[in-house]
Amino acid sequence: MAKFLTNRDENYAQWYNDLVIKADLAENSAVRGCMVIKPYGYAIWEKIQAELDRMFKATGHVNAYFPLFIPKSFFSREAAHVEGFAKECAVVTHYRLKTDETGKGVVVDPEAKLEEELIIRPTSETIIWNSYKNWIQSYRDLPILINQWANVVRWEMRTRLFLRTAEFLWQEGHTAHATREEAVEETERMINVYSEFAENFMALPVYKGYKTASERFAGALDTYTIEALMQDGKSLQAGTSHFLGQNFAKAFDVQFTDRNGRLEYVWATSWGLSTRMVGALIMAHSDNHGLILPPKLAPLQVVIVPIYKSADELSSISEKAEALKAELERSGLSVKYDNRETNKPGWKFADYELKGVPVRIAIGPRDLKNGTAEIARRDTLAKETVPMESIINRIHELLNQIQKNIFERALRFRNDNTFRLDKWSDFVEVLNSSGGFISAHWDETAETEEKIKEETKATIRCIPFDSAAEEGKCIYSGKPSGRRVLFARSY
RNA sequence: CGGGGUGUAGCGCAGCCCGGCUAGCGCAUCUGGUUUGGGACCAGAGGGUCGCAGGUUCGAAUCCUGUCACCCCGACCA
Repeated sequence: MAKFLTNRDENYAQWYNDLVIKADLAENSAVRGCMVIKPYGYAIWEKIQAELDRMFKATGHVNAYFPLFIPKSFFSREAAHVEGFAKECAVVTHYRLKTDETGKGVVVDPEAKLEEELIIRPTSETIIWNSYKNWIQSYRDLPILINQWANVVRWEMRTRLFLRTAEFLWQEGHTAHATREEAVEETERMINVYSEFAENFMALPVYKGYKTASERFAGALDTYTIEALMQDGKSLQAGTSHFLGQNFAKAFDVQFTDRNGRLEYVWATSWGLSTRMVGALIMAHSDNHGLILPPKLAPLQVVIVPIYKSADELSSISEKAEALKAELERSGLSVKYDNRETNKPGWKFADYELKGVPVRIAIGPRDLKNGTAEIARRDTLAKETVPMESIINRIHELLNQIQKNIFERALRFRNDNTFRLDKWSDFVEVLNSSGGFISAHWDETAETEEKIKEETKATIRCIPFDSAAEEGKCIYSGKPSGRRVLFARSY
């Protein structure tokens, strides 16, 4: 066990890297900072996509697609936006190659320089609002509720598979509204969609709240976030929803005539969630045996492994197994019968544990004789022998239990590692030992926030929506504070 | 861009200091056989521009110069 994995408790970062590679989720590519998402990793992303897409459509959104390239001039329209993204943009300057003097290599053709450079989108607000300008004249054209599934590029200094790569996949919603209230409502609606998705599907408990000014999206008036705790005590921003005010409407001159015939700027939101969620899934639940996937997002929910000595035995086991597989599939589950003769059962057990398949069924001669099967659940590794007659129900019951159990386990861990602190020495001590979230008072100045970050590497992850008014003193400066905020070191 | 490290078989590494004859080990692969209720065993086989380019030398994986790539730590971030 864990024969191929670095021990999680000894080196968490290495354990994560090993797991991504060994579970065949992704690998590094020939391009610095860019990953190859392998079929099993992509299958998890597809499950995430499918559910989110359903949720977006259920809340009135439609999908569309905007270009990968953005004219450089678009970026400078919104001051804060440019400043936020300028340092990490990939730029296209030419549109043609030619063979070099040796005739063997290729070089960029200097003749083919673009008049205006193109930026590879780090996010699409600008290209989308440039289009919205043409789509919106009247209040009758509003709201526009569009989502796009896309890749974006942010030229990161240091990258890690799924958590931070130069190119990543995500969805970005971009909505346009007639009123401020409606846009704020949309921003809230979508952070709620994200938190419901995280908790119900990813089995990932999250804190919901506002970002501070310094952590806000470049160009937003307000950013809402969901923050999740990883097993090493670090927080991970799992999804964000932005209230953009009229900033982009003003930058791209998008006005509409309201019911009273007055010309007004359009109100905007944007919201995004990325393949980083696959990283969150791994880091929140998995153990030294490998992945633990929530049944609702596992590409493969049940695997059946035959145990046999002779070809005869295999064929009678296969008969039972195939019938069981068909029945499980009819009941809505994704099932694999692994009858490969090239690997031994023990090898298969270990491999499916590494891959995080929630439930494993083993059928051997003993079961054939007794009319039973052995079921093992991935989250607890517990095994039980059940009669064939009741197996379908039992599997469904078990999958529900696993989904619930890993959520509750993560919730317990999160709660046990959220500390309400009032002393600076405790603050430092907690960060250096267990990590986790720290609920503490803050004087609401950017200076204090920055000082805390410099000294401890912890940042304000969010000001929770449900943070109650409470008189207190800033944990760092001692100045008066009206509420607690959540600090943590983060990914 | 700073500081550290590594490039040798598909993967993980040894050899390098102190140059030497056929470049080695583990895993994986292939063949044959025995196995199969928790990552099997035995026997055999295949697989290498030693990152790249120069140089020193009778001789370079090993020494020198240059260069490229990747990893880790920092500044930046979904």
